[in-house]
Amino acid sequence: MEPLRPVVLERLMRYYRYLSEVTARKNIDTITSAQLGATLHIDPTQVRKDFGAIGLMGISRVGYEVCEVCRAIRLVFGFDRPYPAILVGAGHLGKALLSYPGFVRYGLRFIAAFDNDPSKVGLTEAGLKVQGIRSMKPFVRKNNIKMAVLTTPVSVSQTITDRLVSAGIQAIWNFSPTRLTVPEGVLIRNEHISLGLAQVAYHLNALRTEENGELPTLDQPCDEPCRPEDL
Amino acid sequence: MEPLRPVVLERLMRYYRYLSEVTARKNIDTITSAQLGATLHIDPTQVRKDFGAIGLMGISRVGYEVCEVCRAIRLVFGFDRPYPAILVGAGHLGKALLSYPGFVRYGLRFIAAFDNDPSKVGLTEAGLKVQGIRSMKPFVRKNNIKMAVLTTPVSVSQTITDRLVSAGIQAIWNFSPTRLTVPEGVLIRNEHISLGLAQVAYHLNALRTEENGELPTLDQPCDEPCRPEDL
DNA sequence: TAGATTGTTAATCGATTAACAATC
DNA sequence: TAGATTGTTAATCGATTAACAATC
Repeated sequence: MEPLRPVVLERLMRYYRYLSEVTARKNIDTITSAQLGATLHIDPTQVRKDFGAIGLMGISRVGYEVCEVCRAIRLVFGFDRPYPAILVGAGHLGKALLSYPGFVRYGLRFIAAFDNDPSKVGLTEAGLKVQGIRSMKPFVRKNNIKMAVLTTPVSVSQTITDRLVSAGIQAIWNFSPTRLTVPEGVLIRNEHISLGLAQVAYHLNALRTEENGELPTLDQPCDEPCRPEDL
Repeated sequence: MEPLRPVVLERLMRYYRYLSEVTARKNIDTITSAQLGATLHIDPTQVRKDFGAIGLMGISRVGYEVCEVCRAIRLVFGFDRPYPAILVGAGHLGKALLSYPGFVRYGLRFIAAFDNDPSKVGLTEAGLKVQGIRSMKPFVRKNNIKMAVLTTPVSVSQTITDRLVSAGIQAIWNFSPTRLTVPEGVLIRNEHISLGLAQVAYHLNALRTEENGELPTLDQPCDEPCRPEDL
């Protein structure tokens, strides 16, 4: 079967989140593509196509069985087949991710955390003892870990990534604001939250510009150095 | 001027991040659309269109002045006009965001943090004293705050949002995994990290399915209840 | 001048939406 | 049966890429 494109996966998640939420409250057995589409602002045809793409068959004049839909989506993502993962980088964000109880619903289970900082090694975060970075590679190999979550500083992210890949990691969920280079077949999912911030900033800036008028366009030569980014 | 679409803003951020990074290292004055496109895997025509859309003029046979590009992008997003913001929800994620030093580069400055939990109120996080949620509305009004970052549990997010909006908030950066309803004109940017996790899960699941073969398709009736989500 | 690069118009591609026959 | 809903094909829309004249 043709792999599903990211945009489809994203809609599947929206269906899933809504349907599992709504069925927890009300007792709904079936839902039509029109109902679902209206709630989520997705075209009903799109809903039917997405469901068709994961092998779901609707019932004429009735719609889709909510429970079947949820089951099919869980099967597509493998939410019911948990996969162990490690966290690399036990900073604020790393700790936040470690202690998030919601991930287990999506099959993610942290079984180890690593950090380079000696002051962090040995501490227990969310029930896991933070290990030194040198234990990482043997640990991944020994336990046949396929997934890593990366919250390291930009400066070390590529080095860590190379080590992870050589140890057999196949997917990296990257919160470090840099583009990682990996061999074919290894999946990188970048979570660059600064992109989201930029969208908000743009909106706010547009509002301010409306109110206060354009900033004076600077016609002086551009001598101000571009500032290096680390987010 | 026509507002820039999110996909354009996203590319602008990629240019910006790369250019400010590269100019911090090497001494590069100009860059061509072909060079930039090759590095970022973006079509050179696209680069030229994006630059044109923010009023940048290239130099024939030379390319674009890096410094001018960076300045134009900063102007579009308003990175040089800082905006005060508040954080609502001082949990792990909230604290991680508060203490992130990189945001200030994008104009974001936290000036207050609020939480409902009495055990958190009064604590100091990243230099800010966490205030009770009842102080939030008057604070926003008094200080004319336009932006809020939301890291509250799903159950209270909509209520908080309503209060924020009625206090005059115009943009919400939402890390709470729920869809918020707001009046026309208020911007919500959702940061649903579980979407990213799902993409990774899909990839890993596809790999496992290749190796182990398809899971047996369950032909039993679907009696397992769909689990409510809170991520 | 010749050649490289921009800016812009035209062509392609892919994703979304509309239309409608098939179904129960 | 009549009517509502699915599944699928066709049409539209928007975004990306190709082509090329204008520029220095």
